[in-house]
Amino acid sequence: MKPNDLHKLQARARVLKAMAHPTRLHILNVLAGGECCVCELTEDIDADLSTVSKHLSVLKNAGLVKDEKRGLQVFYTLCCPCILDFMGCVENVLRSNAAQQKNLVS
Amino acid sequence: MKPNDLHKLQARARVLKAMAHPTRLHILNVLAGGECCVCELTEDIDADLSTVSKHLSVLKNAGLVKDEKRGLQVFYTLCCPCILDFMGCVENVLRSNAAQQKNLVS
DNA sequence: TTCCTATTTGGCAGTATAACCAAATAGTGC
DNA sequence: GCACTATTTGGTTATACTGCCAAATAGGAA
Repeated sequence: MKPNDLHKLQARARVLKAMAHPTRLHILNVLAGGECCVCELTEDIDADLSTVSKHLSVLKNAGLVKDEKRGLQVFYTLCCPCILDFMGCVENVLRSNAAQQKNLVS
Repeated sequence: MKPNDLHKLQARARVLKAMAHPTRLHILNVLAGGECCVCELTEDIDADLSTVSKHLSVLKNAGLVKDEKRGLQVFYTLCCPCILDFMGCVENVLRSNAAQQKNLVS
């Protein structure tokens, strides 16, 4: 593997890693419906405010979301909505896993 | 967030997490070109054999690859090649990150 | 059986993540 | 300035991941 390739792979892995958490995937889903403030996001996530805030900063550092402060609130927006298109393929993987399981059982 | 949703998100996050490593992304890239045995994969990855093997088992547990033993060798195959289509979007994210950086500097 | 090759597994040390709580910061209005 | 709300940051603990080495397993050949 060339060093140049390694850099590229590391960068990609960082983005994927940022997405690889249930809470963060949920946040991305919600943001797909339009910008949202932290307080709204916190409402339906069963976790401490500070935890949600940290998840948001992970997404932000990966460049997946942008934030904008307006008054007291901070609003987050999805940068590249295409990232959620990928979930269709992830579901394929999960479906074939489920089918596999079924075969093993029967 | 409903418990049902949580399950779905956890399952998706597991798949993403399995992809979220430079070495594993490299393996997936190579496998996109067709099945490959462990020894071939190990050649251009600068890591211990056992490390490569463990990465492969992570991918396998996530349902991203299948393995098949033939003689002494084990051949791995990509289950859902569509997972690599996603990289185009990841590159979008990275490109916009780079642009952002440039703006900050200038 | 014994040896050799290909791969996996177990164990360990170092590093990174995740969640919570408490404290800090930043607007807003009085 | 002070009080109040929204959010972030720091610190701590528990858990998970990564990479290496050494040992185990499995197939093939002598």
